[in-house]
Amino acid sequence: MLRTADCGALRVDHVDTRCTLAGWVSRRRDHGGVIFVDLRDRSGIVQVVFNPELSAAAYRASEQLRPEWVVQVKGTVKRRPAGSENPAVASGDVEVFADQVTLLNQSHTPPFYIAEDSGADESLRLRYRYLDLRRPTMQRNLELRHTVIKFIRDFLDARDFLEIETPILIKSTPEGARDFLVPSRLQPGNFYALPQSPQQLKQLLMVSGFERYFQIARCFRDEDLRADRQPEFTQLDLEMSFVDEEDILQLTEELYTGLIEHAAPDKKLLKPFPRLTYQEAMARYGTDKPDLRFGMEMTDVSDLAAETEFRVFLSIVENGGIVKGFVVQGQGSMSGGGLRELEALAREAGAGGMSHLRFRGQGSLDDLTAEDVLPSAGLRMPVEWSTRLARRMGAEPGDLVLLMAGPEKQVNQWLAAMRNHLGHQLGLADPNALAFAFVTRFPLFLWDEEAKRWDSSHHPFTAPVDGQEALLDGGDLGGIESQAYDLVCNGSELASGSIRIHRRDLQEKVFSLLGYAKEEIDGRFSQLLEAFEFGAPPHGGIAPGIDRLIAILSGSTSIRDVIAFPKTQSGADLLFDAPSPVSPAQLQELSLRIED
RNA sequence: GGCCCGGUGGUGUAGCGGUUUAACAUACUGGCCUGUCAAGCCAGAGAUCGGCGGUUCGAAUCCGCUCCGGGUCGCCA
Repeated sequence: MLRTADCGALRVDHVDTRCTLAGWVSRRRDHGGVIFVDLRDRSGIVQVVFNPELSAAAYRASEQLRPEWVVQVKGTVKRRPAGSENPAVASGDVEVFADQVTLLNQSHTPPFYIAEDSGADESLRLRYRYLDLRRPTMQRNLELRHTVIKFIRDFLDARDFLEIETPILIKSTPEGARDFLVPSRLQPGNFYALPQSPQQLKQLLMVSGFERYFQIARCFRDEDLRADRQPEFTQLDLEMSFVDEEDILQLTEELYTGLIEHAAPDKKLLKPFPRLTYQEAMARYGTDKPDLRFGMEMTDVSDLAAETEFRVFLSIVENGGIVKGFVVQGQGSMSGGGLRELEALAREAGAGGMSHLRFRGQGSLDDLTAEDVLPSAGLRMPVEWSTRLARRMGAEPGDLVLLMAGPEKQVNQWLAAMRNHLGHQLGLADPNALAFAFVTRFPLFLWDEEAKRWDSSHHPFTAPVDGQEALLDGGDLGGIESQAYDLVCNGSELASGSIRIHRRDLQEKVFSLLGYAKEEIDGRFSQLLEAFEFGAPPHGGIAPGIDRLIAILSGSTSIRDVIAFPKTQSGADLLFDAPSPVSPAQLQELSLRIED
């Protein structure tokens, strides 16, 4: 071994022992007569002291050292002189008196600091990712990622799950996300696709009788990138046989609770996880992934709005739209400027505008007078109306009421954006809290207005709620609930799953309601349908996203900070410069031609 | 594909028509210094302002196009 001790692990216990260290020069402080070098390895940093009185040779060698040079140091651990301890460093009570130093490698001056907050541009960080990953933050993030994945494996192993790998080269089934395609050399003109998820494969494993399967699965989707979306990402894919929704939700809650208490014990974990149906979530928060760290629940007040003489409200309600809003506690004295800012935000989100009522004063609603209510244009109504509105929405004197009007879907979207904005702006979203919730009973189908057809809200393998299968035969398709569920946390979707269909006839019926042609069904799903005819057990599962989870646990604003080698928004790998052209010979082998 | 933000020495920023020979911090190089820890002090070197084109007597600065990075909407069964 090139070393006998880890830099960051040295403590007072080690005083007067000999040690050999190896690592990177983090900083060098040359005082003329004595030189300090902060030596860094994965474990952390320790201060190495070079003194000519101890070793003239080592001292002279240390004069040449530069940041990020790799050295081996031999010396003795000493307690630091009283008063010179550094509490900011774990090893700060000790230092190593070096009597020998060996240069293992040199380094160019790095393009940015290898420090906690380099502040470097992200594209530069990605171009030199191997250096960026030396930064303590990135080391911590990837360590956390390891810890979480290890916990998941142990947790599921202890519960009798088998980890089974499924192919990365599989078949294109182009509904949902765009597939990444891989041309076949052996079969010119044919293509593999990279899996968007191992969905059908894990269902087939259930038919095979494995009963409990999981995989830390890489998934690929050729769609536009975001802070929380990469073209390849990692899911914990898991599936179980002979279970109902309740079993999966309980297992999921146990898993998340356990792993957060293990891997991120400082987080404020709210448990048990509340459960909301999709309908409740939409009604109360305007979204199926509400941030439950704060309140501001919404109320539909279309009927009260219809009593006003505000033409915007009247015409919208008349045309089947809704008027809905929420209460912002204690903001009844918000300035006109503040309100205009919110209105601007609403317009940015696509809303025509936003109405509001400011309730002044304190005390109870019973004492409310006309002077206490400051409405926006069009809402000058008798105080009796304002009081009723306040009661309905749960507003008190001193509160602000925000109202938006339009088609239900849009109103929900606008209000949800507004609620999230205010939650953060008013500091209600505790960054240290984890507010999980299950959202259940998603609709089986959603109407796609653009394509004029029904679409799966989860995916086409999702089972309807027991007893609602009959509705598939000519009932109200939009009203069918499914056994699909999401796990949301702090306003983002962390996991998604469902109880699956396991009967051929039901699965075929769903396919046909989704408008799939027979050839299409045969082409994409025949293997699954056929398998269902050989004793497919009832089964279901869930797929938690690993990247987003680690991002939330580590406080990262982008999943790029928890992925070792991520891609930019244009899908580029700046380190390898991928994607890149390939040689004509490679193309020819694949029978491909690039058209200009 | 739409909208928004950004690109200036190695790095992070300022400058936003002419007192700019492009400023500041930091890193870098050299010198001084035996207790610092973002060490300090002194000196030095380092950028034709993402690219192309245009407006102008004059462009880092204004305009157009384009490339790159980021956020977001669409998209993501």
